[in-house]
Amino acid sequence: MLDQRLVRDNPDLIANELGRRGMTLDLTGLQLIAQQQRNLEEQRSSLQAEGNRIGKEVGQRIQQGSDPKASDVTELRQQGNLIKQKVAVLEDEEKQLSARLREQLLSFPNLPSPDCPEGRDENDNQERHRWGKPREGKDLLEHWAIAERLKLFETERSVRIAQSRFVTLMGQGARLERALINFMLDLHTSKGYREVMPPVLVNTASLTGSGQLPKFAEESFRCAEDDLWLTPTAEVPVTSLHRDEIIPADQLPLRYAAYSPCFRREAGSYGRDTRGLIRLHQFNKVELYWFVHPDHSQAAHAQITADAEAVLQALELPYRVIELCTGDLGFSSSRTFDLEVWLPGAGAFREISSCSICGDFQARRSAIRTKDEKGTRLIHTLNGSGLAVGRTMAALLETGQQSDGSVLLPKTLVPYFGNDRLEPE
RNA sequence: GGAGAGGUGGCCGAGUGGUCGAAGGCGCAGCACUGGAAAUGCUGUAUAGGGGCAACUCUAUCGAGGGUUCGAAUCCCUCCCUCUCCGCCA
Repeated sequence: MLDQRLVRDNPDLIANELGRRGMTLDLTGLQLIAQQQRNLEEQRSSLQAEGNRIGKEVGQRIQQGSDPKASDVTELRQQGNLIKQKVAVLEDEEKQLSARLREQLLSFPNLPSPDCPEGRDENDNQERHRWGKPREGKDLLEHWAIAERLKLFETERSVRIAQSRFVTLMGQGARLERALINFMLDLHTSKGYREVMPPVLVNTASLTGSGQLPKFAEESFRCAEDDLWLTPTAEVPVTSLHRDEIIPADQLPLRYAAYSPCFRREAGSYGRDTRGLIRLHQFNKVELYWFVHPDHSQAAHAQITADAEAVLQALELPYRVIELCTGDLGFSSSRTFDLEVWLPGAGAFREISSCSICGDFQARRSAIRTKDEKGTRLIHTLNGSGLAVGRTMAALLETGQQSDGSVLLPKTLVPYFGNDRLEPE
């Protein structure tokens, strides 16, 4: 959420910055609302001050022995009553304005960082660097074909169990998924990340706090009876881990590595990535998340990205780093690096991690602050996938595929998987 | 799911209509004392939003929302949550 003072005092800045994201908006109406709201607040609070004075006066007189029914006391009470009525009217109006203001503010995405490159859409994203040598070849299979041979998961039967876009991992497939989750968590915790396994049903406040609501309700699965939603990413529960908290500055940064299944409707992606592990309603992900002092978030962004890259490097998976342009930025992010892994079978790079700095955007929505000698300030949050597990498996299958039908695994994974390769059963 | 108890500041805990943002204690910070420390003493120590260069000041907040009243942490209503016992259960 953006600072409402910004709406009041500098709406042009918001319009300009959101314009970089490709939005056109006129904030004069909202600015008026914000100013009216403050106006009413001033009137209301000075009336309340008057009312408080009268209340005290009445109390004092009665305690000093005045007859509660004496005319001077009755007079004061009437004044008090009058003020109460006026306050009620103002308060009502003020609440309405505040609600409208907040509603609007919640629907605005974050302002892009000055460092974020200008652009309309994904075509304007900028490649930053590459790592590893992509495997290329004519007869390389896509991961779903490899998986089919090795019987790693059930697709058709999963429709019976749930729906399309669900997968049931089986045998070596299930084992590899488990190995990957363990490997990723071990790698991150060895660098000081605290491991988290959060609830995957989250309430509306949590989803609002990290920015998924109110705008993207149609992207999440919902348990309507309970005001609970299936979390689309561990970013949501982890943000709310510290919602409404003030974290002492000397405890920052807090760095978490959270494993969770993630649930997304993938609305509007009909026909895309229909086979395999790339786009599912349910997938596993290890998420890195930082709560950081506002002065240190820039460096943290580089670090969290490097920590995500370290997973790909350890798994010997070639990738490239793409910086998203302003037009392709996610809702809560002010600057994002995507990691795209090379899929030899598909012959393409595919997003496998997204490392974002959200500044105080989520912290303001979630009321997460820090305190030091200088006062209380909103903290900054960062998140990055480390990594999406299903897509990692896809990359491993395509990268390690052998002509004999087996799949060679990187050596770091051997102790976790218990074998150096996947073999036909 | 049934029965009961309860939700107050970082924590414990007092407060059942009047000057209460809230006693007391713990914790924390500063100062004093000390060679240094402990102990002790003094002072300070919530959040949000207004106004002010600032000192400071106003308003709101005692689970949430409504109500009664000149005045509510305290009384009334609704909701939420927590705990204990029983039931159920991995």
